[in-house]
Formats: sequence, structure tokens, C-alpha cells
Amino acid sequence: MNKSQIKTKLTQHGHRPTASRLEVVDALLTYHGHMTADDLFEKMRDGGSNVGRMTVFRTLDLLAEIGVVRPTYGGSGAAHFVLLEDGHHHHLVCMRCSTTVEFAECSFADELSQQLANQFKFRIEGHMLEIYGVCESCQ
Amino acid sequence: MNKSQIKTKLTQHGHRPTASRLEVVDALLTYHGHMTADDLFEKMRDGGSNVGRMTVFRTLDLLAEIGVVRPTYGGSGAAHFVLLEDGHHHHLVCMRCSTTVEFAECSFADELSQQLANQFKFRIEGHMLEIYGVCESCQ
DNA sequence: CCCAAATTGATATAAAATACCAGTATGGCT
DNA sequence: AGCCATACTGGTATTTTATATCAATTTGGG
Ligand SMILES: [Zn+2]
Ligand SMILES: [Zn+2]
Ligand SMILES: [Zn+2]
Ligand SMILES: [Zn+2]
Repeated sequence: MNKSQIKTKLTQHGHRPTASRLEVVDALLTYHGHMTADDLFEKMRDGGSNVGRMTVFRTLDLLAEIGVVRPTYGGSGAAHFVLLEDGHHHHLVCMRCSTTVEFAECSFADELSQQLANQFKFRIEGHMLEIYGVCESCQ
Repeated sequence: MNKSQIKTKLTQHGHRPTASRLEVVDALLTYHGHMTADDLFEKMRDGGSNVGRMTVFRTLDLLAEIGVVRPTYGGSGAAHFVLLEDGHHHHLVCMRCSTTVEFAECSFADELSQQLANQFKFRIEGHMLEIYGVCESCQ
């Protein structure tokens, strides 16, 4: 998912693709997600941006609402936001040290998606597969 | 996963299945997860337990470390813990109101598990499939 | 029974998320 | 272009959540 697709998605949902929001999007794409709101805010500030901390939080919430990112827990108390490329995201996470690696293979079937949509009356927009284990150095 | 299995797992990992910890496990099984640490603490206190708040937090962390529960994001700032029955957990979550429903069907293939284990040198112990969408009442 | 190590739980502290609000930018309208 | 209603911003204050500390207690091995 690139910047202009995200911009379009914001508009489609009735939100303005303001300069501040697009700066957050740029930072997200640059660092490829997997960061807390404060991490992202600091990176942006260090990079010369003067978008406020609250705007970073709110923009991430907004992006979560429209399916661009998803908050997950990554070892600390703070939510880590991952990018949902084409609606999905898959990673392995170490249960000890929280090291995380992403992978592309997807075993989520369209038929399961259909079945769940029918059964629970959800409009399905994406998914995340999170696999737990113990990494090499923690074994 | 039942109480005695969890007890065994604690022992196997070198932790003591103390009375306080088992009270937390009981509460988890009773309320079937999907709660924050403070939620669980309050339920326990209301039920007459005098296990301390810190012990609830620490026990949940411990259970996460050995793969019994997993923290996820559940709409508020606090981590919600889900039970990993037989190592896995699957649910649908509404991107707007965070309503969550669980389902049993699993499309995670053993061969993918093998492949990832080899590729990233992880010992794989479980997974969570989280599907995002918009629930009926939010559509 | 005795001791070292693990665990507990209260309190203190830090970190993270949210509420609030006055000011600013935006887009639709005339 | 100028006006207005509304969306958005960003600072600060507050609340909520998580972690660090530490003395007291419990536990299991010798
Ligand atoms: Zn690790
Ligand atoms: Zn997928
Ligand atoms: Zn909903
Ligand atoms: Zn599964």
C-alpha cells in the first residue's frame, strides 16, 4: 500500500488528507511500521517535522479505523502499529524477547473469509496472522 | 487447555504453580480470556480472592511467556489477554467498535509452520489469526 | 528443621493513552 | 474573493496502564 492509495482511502472515508496526516503516512512507510506512536513521533521530530504528538496518535487511530494499520502488542506496554499491506500482515514473534520477523506467505483461504462473513455478518477487510515461538537466541 | 495442563506447563518451565497463580488461571478459564489484567483482578477481588494486582499482572506475563495466553489490542489502551486453546486462537474484530467474536476454523497449515521454523530458526508454539472487518451494527 | 531462592503484595514511579480547549486551516457557499 | 460552519491541530492537563522497588512471606531441597 503506497501513499496515494492511503490518501484515496482517507478521502473515501470522509477524512481529509491533510499535510500533517500525510507526514505521518510518510514516516510510517519509511520505517515500515512495527513502531509505537511515540517512536514514530520522535523519528518525525528528529527528521525536522513539527507535527504534534496528539496528531500522530490520532492519525494512527484513524488509519487503524480504515484498515491501513493495526495495533499489536510488542513487548512493552505501548501499542505497536503494523502496516497491513494489501489488507494483511504476517509475522513471527518471540515469546521471550519479542523479536519480530515478517513473512509473506499467506494461508488464509478466501472460502473461510466468505464463510465467516456470512456467519457473523461482518464485512471483512483484512487479517493478521501472528505466529508465536522462541527465536534462535532465546532457545 | 485446562487447569492441570497449565499447571504442568508452569512446572516444566521451572515456575511454581502457587496458589495465587492457580487462582489467576481459574479466573482466566472461568471468564474465557479476552480481558485486561485489571478486569481480571477486579473480577477476582469481587469473587472474594485476595490475590494482589501485581500478582495478576505478573502471572499473565508468565502465562504469555509459556504460551498459555497472548496479549492483543482490544480497543482501549490496555492489553487484552486471550487464551491460546491448544496453542491457537482465532477471532474476528470490528475495526470501529472492537466487538470481537471467536471462531474455531483454522486455516494454518503444518507445512507453512515447518517452512517458517526452518527458515527463521524459531521453535513454533502457537498462533493467532485475527480478522479485521466491520460488524453488522457498525456498517 | 534450616536456609537460599522464589514469590507475593503494597506502595511509589514511570509510561502511555485520553480528554480538553483555544486556535487554525479547510472547503462549500454566495 | 469573502464568509461561515466544520474539520483539524497541537499544546497541556488528567487519567489510565504498566513497571520498578522492597520488605515480608512462602516454598522446596538438603
Ligand atoms: Zn527471541
Ligand atoms: Zn494473509
Ligand atoms: Zn462493531
Ligand atoms: Zn489455528
